[in-house]
Amino acid sequence: MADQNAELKKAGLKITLPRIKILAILQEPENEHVSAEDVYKVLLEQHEEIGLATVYRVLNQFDDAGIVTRHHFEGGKSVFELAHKKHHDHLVCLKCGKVVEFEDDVIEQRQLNVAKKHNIKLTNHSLYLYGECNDQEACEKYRVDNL
Amino acid sequence: MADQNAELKKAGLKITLPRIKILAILQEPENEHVSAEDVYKVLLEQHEEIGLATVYRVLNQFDDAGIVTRHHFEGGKSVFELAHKKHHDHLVCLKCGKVVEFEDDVIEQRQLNVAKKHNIKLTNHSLYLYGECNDQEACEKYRVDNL
DNA sequence: TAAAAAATAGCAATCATTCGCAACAAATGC
DNA sequence: GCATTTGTTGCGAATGATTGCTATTTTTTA
Repeated sequence: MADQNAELKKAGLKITLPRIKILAILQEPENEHVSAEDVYKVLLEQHEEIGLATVYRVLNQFDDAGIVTRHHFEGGKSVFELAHKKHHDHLVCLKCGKVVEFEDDVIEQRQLNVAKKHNIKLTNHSLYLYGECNDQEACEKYRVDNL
Repeated sequence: MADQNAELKKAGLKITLPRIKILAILQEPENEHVSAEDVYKVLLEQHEEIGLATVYRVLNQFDDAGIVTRHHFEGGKSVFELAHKKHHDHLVCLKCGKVVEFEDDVIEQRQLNVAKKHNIKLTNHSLYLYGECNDQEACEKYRVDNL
């Protein structure tokens, strides 16, 4: 339950209420891929006294510490996700906002080849596939669940 | 030289000074991958009377019309590029900002497979590889040329 | 060429995000 | 365990990118 503390300590961050709370939120399965604003809303629903600026600050610290990964999906705002998982890329449904994770070793390998060919040391990459669920119902359902 | 007019007409856009000027700028080889602000700066250098809001509006119209493609590289601002070329992805040097285009049919194909597997109709995608030029000199030179 | 329709300039407004600083809380020394 | 030092938070102002509003100017149409 409170494995947040260990996680924070390992990252060299002080154990503070806001950080524990935010980390706990990110660890909820329904909160993969959330924006700073999303996190803030959840905190408000939990009647936490916290400033939006703090949410941004903490998310940035988590990003620096490698606890979260920051994504730039279409739409302008940053989206964060816990980083402890295996590397993966994302499929985003433009109709309902659903995010599906996937891995493809062949793509990963080809990326390395491309970088090598151009004599560039790859530090990171982002691959986002945008589309529309063919499964109307699932898409609708998901949208409703996420408003 | 003034093939801008034909291009605009084909896109169903009225022929206006700002649109012609902006399209011409985008067609300059040194202006692949420019932000709205970049375009605005070039216009100012050419002593054009134009508002920044107009640049944004025109670039959005171009995007809607399919004349340009909008990219979201790391850094927060949108970057535009003429869309008449073959599809390609991008390598970005984080040290000097150099952008290299590449194509990889295998990656493209795998993406289609992933989308199909998840029953999603792919509308578009973005793949950005970020890294550092190993070629120090080239990197430095590029940086200087682009400040 | 005049009237009608569309586009632009300039500036206010918005959105996401960050800064500055006073008030506070966490780790440290006693 | 309590005071101190140092890092953190809250809140509002500031910023940077982008968009909205509207009077004015261009384009197009008749």
